[in-house]
Amino acid sequence: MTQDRMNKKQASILEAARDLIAENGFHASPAAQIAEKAGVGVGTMYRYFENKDALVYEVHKEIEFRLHSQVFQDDDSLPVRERFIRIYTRLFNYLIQHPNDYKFLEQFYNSPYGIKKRREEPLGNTKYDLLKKLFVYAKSQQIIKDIHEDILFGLCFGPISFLLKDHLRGFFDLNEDSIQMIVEALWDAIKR
Amino acid sequence: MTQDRMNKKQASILEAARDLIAENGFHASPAAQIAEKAGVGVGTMYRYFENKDALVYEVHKEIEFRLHSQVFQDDDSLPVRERFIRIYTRLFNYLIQHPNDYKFLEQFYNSPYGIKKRREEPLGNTKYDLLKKLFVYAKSQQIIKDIHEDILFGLCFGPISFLLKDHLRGFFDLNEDSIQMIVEALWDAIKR
DNA sequence: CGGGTCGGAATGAACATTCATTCCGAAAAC
DNA sequence: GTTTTCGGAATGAATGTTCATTCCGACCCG
Repeated sequence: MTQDRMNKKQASILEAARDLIAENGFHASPAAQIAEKAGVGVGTMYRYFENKDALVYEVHKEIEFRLHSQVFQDDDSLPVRERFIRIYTRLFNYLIQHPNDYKFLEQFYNSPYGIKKRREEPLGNTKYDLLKKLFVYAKSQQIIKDIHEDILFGLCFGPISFLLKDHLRGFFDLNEDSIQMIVEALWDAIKR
Repeated sequence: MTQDRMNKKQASILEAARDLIAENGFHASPAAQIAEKAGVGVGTMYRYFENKDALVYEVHKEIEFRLHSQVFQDDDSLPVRERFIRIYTRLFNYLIQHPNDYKFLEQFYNSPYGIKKRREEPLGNTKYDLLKKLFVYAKSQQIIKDIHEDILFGLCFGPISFLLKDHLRGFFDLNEDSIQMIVEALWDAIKR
């Protein structure tokens, strides 16, 4: 699944698709343009991916894989607040440093693609399991507010998503200090 | 600008466009379908709106007008916390009760339409002026954290936007109690 | 050579937009 | 009061464009 195991061509198609879709959205990313950017013929693209949908889902899978391996780690010997701050800071930084991964995901989850995906995947969404478990634990210890985990997640991820968008559009700039202040504010929102 | 001043036909086109775009997105809302839903001929639509873009901008203007008149009011004799909670609760409730307005706005601001719009409109975006001013005042009084207003806004509106999406997709349910808890958590995030 | 891989022209479906025509109500003519 | 005329409003079939997908000849490696 990772690029190591993949054909060069396949990888470059995935990358081109991600970048084009991140910048222009699904509608403004014609197959011909993706192929061109990837440096392959249109027909070739269809040798590697059954159709455009399959390609889109594959891009998504790749990004989730990277997120999972680079962001979602936890060390449960630390205090909860510390664990929270580390994970969210890492997530925030990853997305800032990989804007096209973020932009793609944003498009994906706000399109029929992502909605379908989320409906199919049972609640125990592996990727967010870690975050959910941390919330459940912290609630049981009375460290954070007694609110449904999904809502807690929204309280924390909502601002990240929103602010990232404006940052990437150049409406303002997120530096290291702002990131720390923001993540701490997120903690203040959920802590008891 | 309000529907009173408008032609019945124009209003029904705007409404049809909003609903279709809210549900299916811009790309999956062909002119023919909008016209059909509005109960007019396609050609008629083009009598009222120069092209699809103009129609989209007009829908946006209508929604902003409603938001402005029904949500963005303030009473500066109240304590800041109260003012904050009231405005955000009203905003949250309005969007829950007018899901298609919300869904349209979401699509709009995450598309080239909205990005263009925001770039053109100078910072003093009239609609959010009220919120921005409240933040500036509260900061000057040391009531809330000393963070740039745009970031404060993201901290507060991010969760609303995120949670609303999941609520409307039926992933969970936002009742009056959750709304109150959420808005209070938003306050905790920004208060000193 | 022959099996597999490429590329990009060709195809057909879906779409936004246009425009020649129809429709309708109100005014003019009688 | 009735018929005729008229002009703007409404219509949807026709047009041109853009796309996803297919197809087939060329190419490469064994």
